[in-house]
Amino acid sequence: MARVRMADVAREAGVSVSTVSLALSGAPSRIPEATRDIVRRTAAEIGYRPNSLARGLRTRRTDTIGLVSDQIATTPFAGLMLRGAQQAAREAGRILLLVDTEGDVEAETEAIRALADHQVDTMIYASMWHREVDRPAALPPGTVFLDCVPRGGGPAVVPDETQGAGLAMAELLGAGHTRIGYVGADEVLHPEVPAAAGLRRTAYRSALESAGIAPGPALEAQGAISAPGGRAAATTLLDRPEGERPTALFCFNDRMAAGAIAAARAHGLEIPADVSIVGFDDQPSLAADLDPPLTTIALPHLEMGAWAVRTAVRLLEAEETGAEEGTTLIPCALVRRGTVAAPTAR
Amino acid sequence: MARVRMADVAREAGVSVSTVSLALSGAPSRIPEATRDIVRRTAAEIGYRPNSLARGLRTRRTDTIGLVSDQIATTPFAGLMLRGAQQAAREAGRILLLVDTEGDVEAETEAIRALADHQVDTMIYASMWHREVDRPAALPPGTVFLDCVPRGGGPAVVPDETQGAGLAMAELLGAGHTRIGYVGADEVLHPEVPAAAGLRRTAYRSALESAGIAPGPALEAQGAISAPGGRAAATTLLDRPEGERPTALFCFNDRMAAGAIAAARAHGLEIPADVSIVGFDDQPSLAADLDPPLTTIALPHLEMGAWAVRTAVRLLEAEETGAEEGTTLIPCALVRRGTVAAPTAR
DNA sequence: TTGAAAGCGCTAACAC
DNA sequence: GTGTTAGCGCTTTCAA
Repeated sequence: MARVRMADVAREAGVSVSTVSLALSGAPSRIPEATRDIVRRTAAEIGYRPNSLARGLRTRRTDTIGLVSDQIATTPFAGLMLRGAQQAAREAGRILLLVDTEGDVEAETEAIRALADHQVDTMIYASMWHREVDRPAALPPGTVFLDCVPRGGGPAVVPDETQGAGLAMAELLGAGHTRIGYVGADEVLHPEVPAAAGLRRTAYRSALESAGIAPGPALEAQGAISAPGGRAAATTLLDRPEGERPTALFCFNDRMAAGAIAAARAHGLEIPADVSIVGFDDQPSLAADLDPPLTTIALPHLEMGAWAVRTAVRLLEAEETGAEEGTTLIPCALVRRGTVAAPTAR
Repeated sequence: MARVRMADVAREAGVSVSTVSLALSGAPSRIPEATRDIVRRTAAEIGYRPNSLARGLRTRRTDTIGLVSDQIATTPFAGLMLRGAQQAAREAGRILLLVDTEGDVEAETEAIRALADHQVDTMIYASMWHREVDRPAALPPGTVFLDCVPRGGGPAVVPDETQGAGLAMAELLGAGHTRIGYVGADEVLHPEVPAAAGLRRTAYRSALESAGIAPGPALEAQGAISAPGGRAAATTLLDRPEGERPTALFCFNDRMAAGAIAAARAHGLEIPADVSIVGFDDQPSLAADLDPPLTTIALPHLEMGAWAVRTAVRLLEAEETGAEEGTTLIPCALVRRGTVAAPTAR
């Protein structure tokens, strides 16, 4: 592809390749501005572009970052993480090498090796949902974990679930609700989501306590992480007699919230007049499209993706492995839409 | 990263580097199986991994594919295309270099250049929705277009919208419907989706004609490509008096179908008992989560992604530029869920 | 202030 | 059958 070489620039400019190299590298050096300028000009003229391979072979730096993920397409959030990572990579003048293991451990090792073979400067290991992972042995030191935290420590970034859930509860509490139910993820059905599930539920309970309200099983229901699961769980909560029925529901995620909305409707309840609902995730093309549009907590996928590559680059440039680094929590944001109102005395 | 070099293997195995090179390259050559075996064994033993950069510098082949896309995260389908591409790349022993231009033309040129600098063997230009594009000048010959077709020709792959719409109509017609409305995309509001919008509407009309039913404006409505847009458009169709009201609605896409479902509900109509609805796209985490789950036409994003890299690789290996190649249509599939039934005499 | 030359790790002629 | 060697295009030391 790149036809014209540095030697061509040198010949054309009437200097040697070393002069071209030095002149073109931004580094302050011996080359006087005049020569520099000539070189730059002729390089541009004949369309010279450095061959990254050759440079990389020599400098052992390729300006690339390997991104290995378990399931690129499985969640609607993957795109946002990728986008954040990609943006940050571009800002750092780097390119992302992408590899998807489809969740296959053997493929994962091979994928990581392949990235290493291509001499990526550093790697990012991304999970498509917040969880704890075992650090794949093939991963080089300095690898940053994205939306997952490695057992054993290391630089990682995940959403601040606790803060996010706090935001949701503050919104509901602030609107005047006192009987706030929790539509949770069934942890028996979903042993694989402990991070988010545990954190959000705990934050729900402590928000209640901080407000002087006693949490209790009567206010909590669990279901599969899906609209039907949310509907079923919300139904058990909404089935209670009027005076005991929650006036607001905080849901584990948007999909369950969608089910909760359906459950409320089936009970003849208006949203948000009779029941307020808050979701979690701000799932693209779901939360905003619900009827009414769902008030929810946005997961900071874009920011997390960007943070991961920035950190990887920082570690790289500082020549650190990041072994000492811990997990960074990125705050979630409340997205106010149409499902929260003050409770009404019906 | 890769610490051990070919020279180490050579020394360890007591042969020369050329022997190692030849032995390790699968190519049938002079090296006898016995020597080959020794070399392979020692290579594995000391954990030798070839340096792709060095190989690439020498062979001018890097086993990489550059993927430039306009908006990675904008559509929920991006993940599927990426996944298909990634799978096919892995099968071909290649790695994807990913670059997102965020729709910025200047950034696009720079991104393409950056990929070229990294000596990718070939490129794929992906759009996040089916449309016609101007071929960016910086793109090398042999570039394959994914979910878009370049004005001027070249290898491209897009969904077979016509066949997909035909499938939808066949399903509705087959169920016995004769008054089938079309909830379309407003082409004035959305000048940027001509490909899909025109194709689907035309296919709708000709399916009607083939069935001996006259299409007409009374059966068609347009709206913004969104749930509210679909709801509004569907409402105008459903407002007609009972005997003239469509008994089925074919919607431009799933989001509009979601709105159509809401509109039907608002009219006190049961789905699918009173109105059947078919969407288009099979949008992840939308179509299947609707209530009832939406019968729709699945866009072949995964297959398209895979096709694109396979084609790029084929062209590469055949040393063709693909200039003669045209657009390949990948068939869509009908996904039967819960929104189609036979019309009932109410 | 500039140029020559030695590699980075590999492949592929070309000897032997 | 196997080894020697000349690069691929670049950076960087060293000498001038």
